[in-house]
Order: sequence, then structure tokens, then C-alpha cells
Amino acid sequence: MEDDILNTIFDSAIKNKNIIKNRQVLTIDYVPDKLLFRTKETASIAQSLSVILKKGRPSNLLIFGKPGTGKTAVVKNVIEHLYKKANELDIKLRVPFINAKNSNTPYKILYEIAELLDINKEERKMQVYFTGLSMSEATDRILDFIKRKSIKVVLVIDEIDSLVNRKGDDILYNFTRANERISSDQFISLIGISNSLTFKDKLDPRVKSSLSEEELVFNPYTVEQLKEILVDRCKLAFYDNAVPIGVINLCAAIAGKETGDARKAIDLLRVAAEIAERSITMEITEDHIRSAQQKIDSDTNFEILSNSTLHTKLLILSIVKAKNGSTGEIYAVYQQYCSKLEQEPLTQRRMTQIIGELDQLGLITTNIVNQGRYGRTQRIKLHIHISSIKEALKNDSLLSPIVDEINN
DNA sequence: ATTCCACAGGAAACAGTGGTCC
DNA sequence: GGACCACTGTTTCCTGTGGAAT
Repeated sequence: MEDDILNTIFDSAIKNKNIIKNRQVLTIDYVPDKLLFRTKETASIAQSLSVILKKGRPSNLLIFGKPGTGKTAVVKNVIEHLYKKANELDIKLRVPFINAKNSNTPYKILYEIAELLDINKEERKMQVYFTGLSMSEATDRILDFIKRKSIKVVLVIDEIDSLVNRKGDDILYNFTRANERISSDQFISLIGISNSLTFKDKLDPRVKSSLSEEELVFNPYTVEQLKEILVDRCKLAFYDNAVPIGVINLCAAIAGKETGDARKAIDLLRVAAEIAERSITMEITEDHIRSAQQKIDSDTNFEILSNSTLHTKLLILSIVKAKNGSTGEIYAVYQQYCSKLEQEPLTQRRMTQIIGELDQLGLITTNIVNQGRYGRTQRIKLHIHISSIKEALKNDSLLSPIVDEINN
């Protein structure tokens, strides 16, 4: 029996033949040649931007869609083609592509634009430094550069909703209005990509009117579409017969049930393949998919928990301890823990903020309950197993007296 | 019909940090 | 080295909420 196992392992090592043929295909960054099921949307974006090639001004464009609906991939694809055409026609076009979640403050966005447009290779007086400048000075320097070089700019901001949440309205306003300050040879056009359909409501009305001249919605993928996408990727990513059709169906069903998120489906497949590779098999099974799902969940939870601040950790422990899970009770427990550890407690206002953050991360769910005479509160339910919490917090020596007292 | 509880959550202000410029 | 700038995490102050109790 052992001989068989050893033979399988060594043989596959020698032939360099395992399960995954091309890991790259299973990552988020991979943009497939064939963009499945987004022909209409691709055409729409291309239509809007094609005005550049005809010496006109493209309008601003807002793109909505849940994560993993292919928004970013489609935009990147259109831009790539646009670049080629613009080059052929000798049009000076620049398309800075910025992710507002990575460049998560308004100023960082300006800095990033300056970097991508090579403004910081200009002489010192014209650069946009990492810090030290006022917002308006940085904006002016970018606009001056565009004027001087007489270029056309299509600014793409991915995850634009996270910018609006951080009072980034101003730079959006400045850029949507910038065309009034520069001549017709140059212009700035804005493409905003957002995960949230409701984010528009939070925009300043002035920005809203000019930004949402054109809107495009990417609907979630259906289970059938997810299946086809997965089949397509499997051909590139895996060796023949490594992924049975039942496994693909399960993967598509899991991802489809949640949000129609293609990224999630592909992620699931990748983790399952890694698990399968570690066990001695040449084929991914449905069990591998299920373990992969568990692993993804617990890995993200562990990551979030162990990197949290002390007070967030204390709050989570308080949620574990509190019996009915109301905010008032949880805050009382939290205060006890703070005095036990001789820490100054945060205010209740801040606590509700942190609770909101944890809710967004999916570690807890909250539910507002009106108890009439007995006020209004949130019922909080924990979504991580106590053993996972203990595991994630066990290295925090300061917390050990509290972690130890929690029973499984 | 009115009161009142126990918060939710928005807005603004603040302190501390880390940076540039002259 | 002082003036100025942006950012983050927080506090303070405040208004709003929905249904049980009166």
C-alpha cells in the first residue's frame, strides 16, 4: 500500500504533473482573453470612450456591480484596446487606473495620479509630493501638467465608493469640473467603478449630476454562467481530468448562491486544488471544495482577529461573554474587562462604530430591536466559533487572563 | 395620545503623528 | 525651527427612532 502511495508521489514529481498546470489563471489579477457574457457592457464602455478617437470629449461614466462581476476586467480590456488605437492615431492619451481602496485617502489618490502621469519626473516645483501640499495645490499641479503637455486623460477609479465614504467628494468635483479650466485639446474624463449601488446617494449633488452622465450595471453571474466561466478557466489552469464536472457544478452553486461572484468561485477552486495537491490524489473532489470553503472562511477570520486592535479584541470577547447580546450589556462587560486589564475604555459611540465595522467584515451580524419602553438596541450575533477566537488571540499575552476564562 | 427608554448614528472637533517648505 | 498640511482614531454633542407603558 505504502509503495503505491510513494510511487504516485514520486511519479508525479518526476513528470512534474500534478493538478495545477497554470496557477496564474486562478488569481484575481488574471484577465482572460475571452470575457464571457459581458459583450453588451464592453460595447457600451467602448462606445462612450470612442469619442476620444473622434476628437470629442467622452462623458463621465459610472459602473456598478457586485464584486466578482467582471467590471474591472472589462474596463481594463477596453482601455488596452483604446490605447492601441490612440497610438495608431497619434493621440496623446493617458489612463491612470487607481484603486481607491488601496489609495484610501483623497490625497493619496492625487499623489497616485501624479505618479502614473509621470508628473513627479518633472522639476521639483511641479511635483506632487507624498505629503506636505494642500489638496488644492496638488490638484492645480495635476491640471497644469495636463494643460502643459496637452494630453487627454481618462481617470479610472476602481472601488470609488470607498473614496466617497472618506469625504473624497471634493476631488471628484474638481476633476469633473476640470474641463472648464482647460482647453478643448485636453480633457479629463472619469470612469468610476463601484461595488455598491447605493453609493450615489451619498454623493454631493453637484458631483452626482456631472459624474452620473452615463451609468452601467453589471448584473451578478448566474450559476450557469459561473459554470461556463469555470470550465473555461479549468481548461487553462488544470491538467486533463483533474476536475470532474460535479466539482465545477458544486463550486458554481456555492458562489452563485451567495452573490454570483466569479472571483469567489475561482478562489474556491484554487484553494481546493491546493488541498487536493497536498493529499495524494490527481483529482479534485467535492470534499476538497467543502474543505476549501471552510479554510477560506477560517483563514480570513483568523487574519482579521489576530490583526485587530486591543479594544476590538476586547469587544469580541465581550460579545462572547454577554448573554443576550445587546449593546448595553456588551459595553458593560467590555468596561469590566478594561478595568481588569487597567485600560482606559473607549466611549460607547466608538464601540457602535467598531460593531459596524465587524458587521461589515462578516464576523458578526447585527439586528436592531425596538423594545418599546425598554429602549432600542442592537442584537449582536457572533459568526466565529469560540475555538477560532481562542486560537487567534492566544498569542496576545495581555489578553490571556480573559481568553483563559472563556469556556468552549 | 403622549411619554419615555436606550440606544443608533451623523457631524464636528480634537490630539497626535508624520510629512514638506522656506 | 516654525508654519502649514493631511490622515487616523477618537471624543463630544446632538438628533432621531419605534413601540411598551401610562
